[in-house]
Amino acid sequence: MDETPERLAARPSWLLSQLAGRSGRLVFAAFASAGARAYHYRLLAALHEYGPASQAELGRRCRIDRSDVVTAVNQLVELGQVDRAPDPHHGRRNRVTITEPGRAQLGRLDTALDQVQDELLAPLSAADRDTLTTLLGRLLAHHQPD
Amino acid sequence: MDETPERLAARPSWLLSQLAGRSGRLVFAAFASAGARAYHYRLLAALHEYGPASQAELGRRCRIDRSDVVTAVNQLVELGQVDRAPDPHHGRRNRVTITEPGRAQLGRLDTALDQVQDELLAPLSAADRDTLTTLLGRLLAHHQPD
DNA sequence: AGTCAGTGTTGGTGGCGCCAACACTAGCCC
DNA sequence: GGGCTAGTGTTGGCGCCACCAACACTGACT
Repeated sequence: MDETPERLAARPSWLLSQLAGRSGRLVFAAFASAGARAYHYRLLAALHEYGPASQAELGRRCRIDRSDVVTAVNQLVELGQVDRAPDPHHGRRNRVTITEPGRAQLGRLDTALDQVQDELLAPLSAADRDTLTTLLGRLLAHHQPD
Repeated sequence: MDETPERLAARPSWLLSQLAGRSGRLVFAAFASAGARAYHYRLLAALHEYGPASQAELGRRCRIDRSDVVTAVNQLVELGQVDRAPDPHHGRRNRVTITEPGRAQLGRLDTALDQVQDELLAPLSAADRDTLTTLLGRLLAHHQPD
């Protein structure tokens, strides 16, 4: 009956979920000590890379629900890391812009994330890290119609 | 200023989190249509592989908090997939055992998980799947003192 | 003009992970 | 033995992430 000695440990989705848990907790801790959450980083990064956008557009880019974008943007506005103003060309739409403090915070979060990355990938050689990144990237590209 | 064209997409922890999200939703859907949740699968699998155990021991094996083990075991008992009885050799301790319906359910969940796996790893060759699994396994082994 | 898609917002749900507190038991040391 | 400490089951709560439903409103299209 025990033809599968390692039923759990050999499954990629199990490995993924466990590793994501570890990684996520590291990231969470790093972000938390900088006063941020994952949603904040996603939004700041998207704003920095793709420029100002409406909340709905942000939600699409970051894959965050519109309603959650509202909350996160509220917090980012409160922190002064983001600016929300009505779009002059479109009545109901808001235009969200990253501020200078927001860029600074994004920089901090980026370096924090890099440290987490190093800690996470510690047991792997540079070549292995590259192949892992490539493989994960291929998987993600396949599963993200983007 | 745009020296990093792909700040988000190139980070393993970002890839991990995104992929874990996709994978997790696939797994969740597959488990849900079998009437189970991730906690159930973990517990059933651990019981099947390592035999009966106390709830605290189960929590340690599955990395689930004691309090959450209570809830999940309650549900599994309700579903008849698990048996809970006081440990005769230890007053307060409970002895949790997988039942025959529990093993059947575990089998269903296993095949469902296999299908999700195939879907998840679709774009990868067999060799690539192996290297990915190996790399993830090495990472997990490093970050899990177990 | 009227319909329809898109937008911002409020509110709620659920899974997962974690912690604090309590009552109780077993094993240990004095 | 008596008392202390570690371990166990249970209740209750919190926070993050992700999702959904509903509403009011605007823009665009027919």
